[in-house]
Amino acid sequence: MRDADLEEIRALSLFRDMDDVHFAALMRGAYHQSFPPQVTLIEEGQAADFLHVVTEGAVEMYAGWEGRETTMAVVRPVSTFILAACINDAPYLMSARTLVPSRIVLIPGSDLRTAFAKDPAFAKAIVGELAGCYRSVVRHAKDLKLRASRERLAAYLLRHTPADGTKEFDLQIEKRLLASYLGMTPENLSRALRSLRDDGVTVEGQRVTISDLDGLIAVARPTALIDGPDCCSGEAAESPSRRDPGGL
Amino acid sequence: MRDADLEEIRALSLFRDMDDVHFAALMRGAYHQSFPPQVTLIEEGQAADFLHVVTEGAVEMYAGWEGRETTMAVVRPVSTFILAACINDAPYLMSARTLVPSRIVLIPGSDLRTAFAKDPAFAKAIVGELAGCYRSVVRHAKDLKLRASRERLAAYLLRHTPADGTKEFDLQIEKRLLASYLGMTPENLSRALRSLRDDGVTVEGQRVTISDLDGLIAVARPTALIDGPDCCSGEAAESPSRRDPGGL
DNA sequence: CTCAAGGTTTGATCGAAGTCAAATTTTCGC
DNA sequence: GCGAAAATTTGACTTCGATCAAACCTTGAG
Repeated sequence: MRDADLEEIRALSLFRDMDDVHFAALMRGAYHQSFPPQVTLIEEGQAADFLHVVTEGAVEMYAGWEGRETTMAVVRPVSTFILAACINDAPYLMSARTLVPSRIVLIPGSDLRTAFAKDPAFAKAIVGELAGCYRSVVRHAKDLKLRASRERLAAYLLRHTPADGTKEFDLQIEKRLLASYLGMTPENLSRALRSLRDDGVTVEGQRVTISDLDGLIAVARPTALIDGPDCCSGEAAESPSRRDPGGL
Repeated sequence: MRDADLEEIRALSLFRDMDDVHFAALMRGAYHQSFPPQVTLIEEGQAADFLHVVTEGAVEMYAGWEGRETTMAVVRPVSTFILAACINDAPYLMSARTLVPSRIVLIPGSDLRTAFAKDPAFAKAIVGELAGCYRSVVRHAKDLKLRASRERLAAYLLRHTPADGTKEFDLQIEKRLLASYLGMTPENLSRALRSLRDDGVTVEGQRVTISDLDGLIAVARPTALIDGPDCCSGEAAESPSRRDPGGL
């Protein structure tokens, strides 16, 4: 691995507090690879050989069953995925594919477990990351079970609205994927987007324009206990900016 | 805390490999309490002061939003809950209430974090538990997004069918709760149960009788990547027995 | 630039599941 | 046991969201 890569990785919160020796040992067996779009990185059911860290690009986590398929999350830099499977040395529960050209650090699971045992600071970082992932999936499940699809869409748009007052932004993922993530069909997403025009948001192509923030809020009724803050790798297209509706 | 309690807790996989000194320190600030049924132990949005360990009884994890409420899991002995919130020192994302008379160990979050930092064996156990919880919620989300309600119900019944060939067992939770856990209304659950008679399962009161296992399997089409094995605290009424349909 | 492939939108229709209401059974305190 | 409260079931009806089909737009390879 190149020195520049090592420095970049070293700076990640997951590795920042590690002992030099342990970090070096961990990186000895690691790769930093570039992938083109639409490459399947891992397939559900496989053994968990490598922890993956996205440093550039975007990766879709998805799952299938009996011919159906659903997007579980979109992982963006800098986050890990399939950490839980590596820790437990268990089969992956989700597949992963690149959405755009991406760079991924691959760390052998055995090295990961060794470093975890030897380095308390690393152990702390790992468990923090894992807890964040867990909380993210819990939010996703709550979103699915408690909100109707229109409400989920409105909440999603709200989460991705810049906090600085900007009224426009781009959807960072295809509508097809967004529909799958939100648990609805592309057709239904299209109709739902249309219907939200009455509530203060218009979408043209990838461009989202919020004309009536309060209207959108009235539909989504966002709450910190579903919509964050406290994001992590597991949340789709989560950016560091979000609106905190202020507790429960 | 009584010595008998201490021994019992010490035997749990979460604490088994801990150093004696650390275990003693952890238990110094801990309580072991008995609760009657229907007691709210924690409410979502609160600060995470205590890790909870269920030693007897059953605890419902649930979440609410805008007057709606959904059951996220039923935690049975011996499992922890709200571990992720304690580790991150973040607000709970779910509420918890006892379903039946229960005994719970309460461990202060600060002590937990201290023990985690000092004791590598404990750290390993914590991260294993957390990874298990994460995987459990991922399974729940996959179940919700990939299967129709009838299929979810069939899969649930299959997961709870004894592996030893027994054709009868009791539902361990109220149908109202089961419906909520499966993401459907009680009315719809009732109808779905009725309709599954044609597929080889009859339910009278709490009693479930499997008359045609293959028929039920044909509806549920179980897979290890949704239905386990590899259970944990987070899964509703998960028992150590389950049918492994044999990977993907 | 052109065309093909795939993504998106729209419309019509269908079906699964929710809602409302009421009957029935079960549970539980007294 | 009795009776009230709660859970479950059943039926009628509604609605949300899926499916099917076709048109339209975007994108990218050649």
